Amino acid sequence: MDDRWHALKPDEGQSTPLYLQLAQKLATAINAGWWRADEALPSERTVSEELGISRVTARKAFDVLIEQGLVRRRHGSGTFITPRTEQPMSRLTGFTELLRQRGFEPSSVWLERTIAVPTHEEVIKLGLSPSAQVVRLKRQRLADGVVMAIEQSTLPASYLPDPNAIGSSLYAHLDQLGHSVVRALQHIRAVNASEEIAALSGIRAGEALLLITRLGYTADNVLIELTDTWCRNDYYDFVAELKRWV
Amino acid sequence: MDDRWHALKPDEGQSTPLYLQLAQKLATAINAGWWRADEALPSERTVSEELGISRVTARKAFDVLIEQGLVRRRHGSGTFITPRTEQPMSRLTGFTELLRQRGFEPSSVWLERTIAVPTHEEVIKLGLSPSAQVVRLKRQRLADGVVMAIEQSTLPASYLPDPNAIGSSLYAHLDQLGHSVVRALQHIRAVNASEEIAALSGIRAGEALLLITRLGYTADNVLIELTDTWCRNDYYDFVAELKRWV
DNA sequence: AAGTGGTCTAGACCACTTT
DNA sequence: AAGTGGTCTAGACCACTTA
Repeated sequence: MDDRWHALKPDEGQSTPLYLQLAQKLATAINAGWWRADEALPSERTVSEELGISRVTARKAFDVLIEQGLVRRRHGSGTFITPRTEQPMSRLTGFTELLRQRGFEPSSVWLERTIAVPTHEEVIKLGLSPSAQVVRLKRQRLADGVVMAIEQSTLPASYLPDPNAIGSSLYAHLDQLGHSVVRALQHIRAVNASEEIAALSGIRAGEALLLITRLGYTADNVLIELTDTWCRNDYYDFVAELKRWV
Repeated sequence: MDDRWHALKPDEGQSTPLYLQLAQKLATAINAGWWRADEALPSERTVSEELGISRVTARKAFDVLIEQGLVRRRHGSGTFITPRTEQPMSRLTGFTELLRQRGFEPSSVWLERTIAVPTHEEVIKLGLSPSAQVVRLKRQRLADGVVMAIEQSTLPASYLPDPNAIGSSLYAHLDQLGHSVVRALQHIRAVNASEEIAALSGIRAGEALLLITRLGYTADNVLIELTDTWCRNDYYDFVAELKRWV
């Protein structure tokens, strides 16, 4: 550990809060495998003393990791790495990031990338003027060369003027344009694969698929992303961690 | 407001933390309609001064309300009541509560309620001794008389000695026995309905269903519930709210 | 300019687990 | 007994919104 503390030290010049910087660095360290599953992180006191910050601040960084599901606290005992198999994905990540974390090599094949006239439903949901246009994106999503999902997104053209400029990650592109999606509501249903989806994803028509409908919001609470993702159930397993409020 | 402060005052004798007491009382007040949608709560400073607690503690209570989705903070402006229509339901609720909230009348039909010998898989997951027994529960779940889901649960018999004593809500029964499930991991997949499940749920074999596998933990972090729920996709729609960690 | 949330500190005591 | 997380305080300064 000893030589690693400096990698966790906050950057003075930064404007981002200390606890977020620390949370970020700790998350990176965890994903890099500094600790094994079920191993304990250094204690809150140790971290705060070693980095020269207050315990409250160190603890707040730990809080972030806990909400992300990366670690769990055990009273009187320590803060422990959550085994990867138990990590819920209640964390908003694009497909690309998600798979990288799990050790796959993600890729995409574009099926459609056009500017079009929105449907009536899209006009209402996205709050568009009737004359506005939308960008329509359709992709095969691959992991290590195998099709895992078919994804179709619709965004207002005003937020994404040039659909051909998108690289492999829609979210990274939106970040660059200053229209990051920071919050999303996902509706998850089960559907039978249509002929079209089946052909695109390499399964038989009628097989059960997870259909995830995502509504993505910017920091200003504006809905800018409507995405349907048809996920092969043999590769995709959605995990949610729930807490109870008594 | 003035006369209401005393209703928010923490009880001295209580052992529950101040911030939780306050969060609880505030949640009750919000649900009782003390404030209208989009109206601001008293400021953190006002609350802390009025109740004689530190601002940090008051703020921590607010944090709880935010995680519950009851209020939202706006920097420099205040803390505002979230309109009911925008409140996500990504919290752990049993089937019964869930449907009541949506205005349905839930009911169940028991298909099986026995004490049995666990399978090998159950022994491992629940950490049982080979000679231990389990309770096996199987129910049709109805809303307004229509089958919405088939549910099969397994629990260690040591935690639930008399399966016939369960009323309509497993969670309420466990609460009474002092073995509340406070945290759960849900794995969500899509599957094609088997002949058996189809017959029980009134659909055709092969139709897509959501299969939710729930691992329920007590406050002591002991796994005591394994539940498979096959949900009709035309009635069940799982919603998750995701946040992004930059 | 005043009021709000957002961050941070240095220290304290309690409750719990481990040795 | 020592170490850990859990709670709480009193005060400070910053960033943002509103008037």
